[in-house]
Amino acid sequence: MEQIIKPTEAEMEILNILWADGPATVREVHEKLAQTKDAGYTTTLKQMQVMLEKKLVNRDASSKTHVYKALVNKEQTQGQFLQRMIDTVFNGSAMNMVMQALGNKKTSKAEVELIKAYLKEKTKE
Amino acid sequence: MEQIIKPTEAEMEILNILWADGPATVREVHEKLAQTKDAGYTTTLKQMQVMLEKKLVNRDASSKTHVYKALVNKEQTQGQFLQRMIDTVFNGSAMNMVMQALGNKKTSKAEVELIKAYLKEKTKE
DNA sequence: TTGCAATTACGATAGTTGTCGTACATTTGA
DNA sequence: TCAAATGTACGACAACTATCGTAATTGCAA
Repeated sequence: MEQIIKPTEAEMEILNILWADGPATVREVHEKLAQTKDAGYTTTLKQMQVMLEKKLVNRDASSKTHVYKALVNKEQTQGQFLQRMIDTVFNGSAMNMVMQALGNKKTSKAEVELIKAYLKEKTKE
Repeated sequence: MEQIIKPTEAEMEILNILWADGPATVREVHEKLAQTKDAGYTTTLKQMQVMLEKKLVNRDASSKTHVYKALVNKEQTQGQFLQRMIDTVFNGSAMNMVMQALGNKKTSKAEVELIKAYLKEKTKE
């Protein structure tokens, strides 16, 4: 059976770091997080321990400093998150969502161009 | 100051109904919700009461059966929700998100075509 | 070797969410 | 008119989240 993964937003941030950088210690993850938000070290530690329980990550505890590693697949996890969002927030229409995203000021012209190029490629097949 | 609206997913579902149908009673909202999920009537009622406290909706209580109305703007609310998602789940890149959405099997070819058309229009200006 | 600094473990807490039972209020139709 | 039906109010609950303080552990450096 296809397991449903439902990380919180905070967990997503941590997963993103692990996906980008590969296995990392709590300290490393915490430093990265601290660049954009502030919370104590033990908060990050605890979150990662909870994620371990949920089997979102595993860890190598062979040395004093444990090394954590993402256990869930990036594409699948992001995809599930997004699909839930499309269903509940955008009435099941990816179109609605994309239009919102692209109408958003924070999305740069350059990104819109990238997306156009991507679509062109994609529909070529 | 620009207020931050942060409805939960369940609240988003209710807002979507109010946005689509205009002002509605708890019963009306509940019936719609019941089509896709099941929860008791009082659950929906309570949720809408909480939304009232949060000022996501207001209501006309002049008759026995209160009529609720969305107080928050659809585009703004969806946009904020999406932006938060892009930031935390997709590392701040709308491109990443769109690619995920469009790579998803659930998004039909027809929708992809619509999006292309939309982009074409949009970048014409 | 041993003590200090870094790390992990272990609660505890306050807030939120989704859920519902039950009590109270109000219409209304027989 | 008055009882059933329909609504609302209220509060309780368990689960979960984010947060952190403090205790226990561990490994290296002097």
